[in-house]
Amino acid sequence: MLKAERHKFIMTKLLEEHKVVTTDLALALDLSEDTIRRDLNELDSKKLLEKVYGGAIKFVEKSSDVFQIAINAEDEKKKIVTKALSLLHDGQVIIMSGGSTNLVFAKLIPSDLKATIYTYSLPIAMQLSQHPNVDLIFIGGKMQKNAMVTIGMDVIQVVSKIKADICFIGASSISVKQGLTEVGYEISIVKKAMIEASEKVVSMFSSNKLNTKMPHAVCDLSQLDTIVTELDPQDAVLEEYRKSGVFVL
Amino acid sequence: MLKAERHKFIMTKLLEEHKVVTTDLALALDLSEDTIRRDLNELDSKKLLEKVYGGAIKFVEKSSDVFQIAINAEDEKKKIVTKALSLLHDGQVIIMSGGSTNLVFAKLIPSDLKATIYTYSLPIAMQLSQHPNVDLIFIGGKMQKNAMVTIGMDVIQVVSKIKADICFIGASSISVKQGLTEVGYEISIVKKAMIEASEKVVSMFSSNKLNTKMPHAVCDLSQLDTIVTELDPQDAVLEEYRKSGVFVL
DNA sequence: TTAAAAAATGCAAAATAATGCAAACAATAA
DNA sequence: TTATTGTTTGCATTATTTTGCATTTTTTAA
Repeated sequence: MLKAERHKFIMTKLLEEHKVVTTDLALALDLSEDTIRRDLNELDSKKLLEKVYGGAIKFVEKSSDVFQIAINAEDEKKKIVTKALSLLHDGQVIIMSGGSTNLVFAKLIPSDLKATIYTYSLPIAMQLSQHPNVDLIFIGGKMQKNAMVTIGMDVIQVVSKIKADICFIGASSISVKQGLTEVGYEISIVKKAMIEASEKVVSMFSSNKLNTKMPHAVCDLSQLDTIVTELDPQDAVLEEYRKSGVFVL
Repeated sequence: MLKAERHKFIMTKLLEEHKVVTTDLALALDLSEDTIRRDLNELDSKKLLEKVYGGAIKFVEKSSDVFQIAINAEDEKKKIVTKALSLLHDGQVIIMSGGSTNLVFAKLIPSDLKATIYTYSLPIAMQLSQHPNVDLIFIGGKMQKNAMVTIGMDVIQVVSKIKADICFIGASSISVKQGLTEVGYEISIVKKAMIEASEKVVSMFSSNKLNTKMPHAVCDLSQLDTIVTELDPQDAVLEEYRKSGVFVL
């Protein structure tokens, strides 16, 4: 067995069981504990895991780097956005709002997609700057620090001049009666402008956003074309939404 | 058996078994291990596989995180930008260009600085979004992917309307005769606009940029107020620059 | 504090790799 | 044809890497 294989084995086991024990690995791989320890030290120095007394645990980034954006429930979000990939086509003009769900979406956009994408979210722009085939346009303005998006009149002005085929809009809250609602006023008006500017409006969010509301209205449910959650479209929770005419993906 | 055939054989086996072992291949193909090693080295340099001690494993391109920006010679750059911190004052309106030196600068800006900062660089904006006391304005436009900055007429238009106290401008190249010069045309005109918009112009760069030139002119040396390098201001290399009236920090 | 477990260190044997070199072979031009 | 040139291959030598063992040091838990 090659060393590289062993390292893979260790990393896989670590991922599955959240920890590895030196003695167990030595037994499982029929090698001396010294060798295992050396492996763990190597992987540790590569920051692929964290060596501890007796074995190793998963590596957790602690330096709160600005560039290290924490996405919680990333797997759930991947599930959501993967469904939405089918809505993408070459030649589209796309507007994307901010939010971690949209960031995950940006990560998964296939690299051969030829499209024009407008966004006002720094992390999403960083991510999309990796895509050789998308024309990326950043909508400038005053930065809202915590959300890492631009806001204000500058943004509205630019957005209102775009003629987009589709927009992907994050959601703070959604309910059948209130429609899309937002925590912040400024974000809510930017999203209104996005919806105005787009042929088709898609909103992606986790099911825990369903049937909640926030102070600032964005739009009625009827103005949304498609909503995407991690649930099965036929799920009972979504029935009311389906009835009101939104396409549930 | 031709070498090309052998390579195909190796790649097929690798695909099937996820790894290949040098000694096994030598036996199977009835060749010396040396030849197999040479084959593996070739395939490795073509990035078709990854050679490891004892054989080879499948090539996996390490998904270089977009958000992980590599800064080379960071210590040197820290030295440079630390000197420039003395140029910052509360209440200033500042424009910052892109570049890794400016990124390091952004990291070291004291968190109590109350200023308005304009930038058109994604990483710098990400970094500055950590500063609670700076008003941050991102200048939007079409993204230039590799440099992670916006370029084009949109940028020029916004920049030309700013009245800034000071601008910090990265440099591809600088020489006494040619002044500041840039690799890219688009970046050069944005920088021209920055200089026009600012009372004071500061350029920070490593000394290896001194006495080099690039195709696109940005400005004469006389248009710069201050230059900052890692060298001692009295260093002989900088004498010509001092003589021409630029303040060397 | 102490005893046991685990880890680090130095060392040597074995395996693997790199390097220089020469023979074998093919392709090409005189 | 012959000479020349370049590539490929195997061998000998040297260098590097890996691994296990003995020993010492550190850590853990009672």
